[in-house]
Amino acid sequence: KKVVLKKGETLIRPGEKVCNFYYLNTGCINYYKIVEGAVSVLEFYTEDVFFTDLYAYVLNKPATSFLEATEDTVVYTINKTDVEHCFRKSHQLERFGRLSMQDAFVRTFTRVERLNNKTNEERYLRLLRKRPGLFQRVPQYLIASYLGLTPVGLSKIKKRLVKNG
Amino acid sequence: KKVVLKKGETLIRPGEKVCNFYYLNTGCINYYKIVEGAVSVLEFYTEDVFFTDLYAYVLNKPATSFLEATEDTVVYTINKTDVEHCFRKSHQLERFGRLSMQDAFVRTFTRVERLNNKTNEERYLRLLRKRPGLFQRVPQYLIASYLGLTPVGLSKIKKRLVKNG
DNA sequence: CCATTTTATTAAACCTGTTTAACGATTTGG
DNA sequence: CCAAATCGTTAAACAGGTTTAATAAAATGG
Repeated sequence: KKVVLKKGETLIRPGEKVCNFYYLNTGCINYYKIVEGAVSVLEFYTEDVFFTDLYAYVLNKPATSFLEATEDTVVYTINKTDVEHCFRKSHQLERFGRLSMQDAFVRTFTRVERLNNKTNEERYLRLLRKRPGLFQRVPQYLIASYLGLTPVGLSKIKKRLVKNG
Repeated sequence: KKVVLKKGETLIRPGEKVCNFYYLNTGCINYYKIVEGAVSVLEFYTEDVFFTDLYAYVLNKPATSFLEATEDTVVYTINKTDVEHCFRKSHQLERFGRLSMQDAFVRTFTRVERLNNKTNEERYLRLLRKRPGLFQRVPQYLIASYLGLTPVGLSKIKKRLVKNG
């Protein structure tokens, strides 16, 4: 089922039930939460990825996060009860679900490792390398938040990099 | 299959194939890697948990980490090919595997959130609260590493907390 | 097209943790 | 039981962030 979002509109807000998986066709979704009054970005979803508030989704808890379009965005939704039904019915799909969850785990695990072992500067350069397009479509203060920095901090890192080559 | 480890012995070392899951009966296992010459602790496993180098295990890659006993430890091993065989044979077990992987994902995800939103001091206090026993059995420099700190840094945090109540 | 809002940068003061080194205290093994 | 190694704390100099505030630049919308 197709859903079209204008910039600033949300798929999920804190407190809501998370009963869908999504596939992002075009646009960009900011997965973030409000922590002590400030935005804290968890992830940016762009073209051709599956996503949802996976934490709330798997735990069957109300969302604590936002899924918000940072630009006009088109997603397709997949109902959770349908997914669950398929898993029950088919061993193959259950297996696919397990392997997908493995992927999610591995991605999150490597992120923990980066947070523990890499500097902010290294993480910034990595993001620049891995997702250069992001910097053209998402404001820098959100990218700063994603990197666990303030806008001022990210500005300083950029300045330092220019200075030192 | 029961395996007894003396303090300092390892279940897994970098480069080795990870072909087992483990259940920790008694003792403590330090899951760590060497990053730029220094120990970087990922997790401590203690009584009654399942564990392995899950990253290498699921990706079928050689280990990059150590699983090392920080004290005399007893674990039971479960062979990976047996596990895989069970998953193929039983939809129920496949499902259990998926849900277990969900758990692993959720734990890792909440850790990313803590790394992004909590201070070192808050993470230290949380560890003290959640796993007080750990501080009696693991040297402080390993706990510092687990928290992403140097031993000196952790010492300072403790000092500050004593001072300010 | 202008006024307003949003975003990025800079500076200054500050805070927290690092690095290096020294010093005790404790543990360990021969 | 002693010698050696390990471990925790401290100090001093430093590095890399934050906070606050001011300013400049760019985007937005009426």
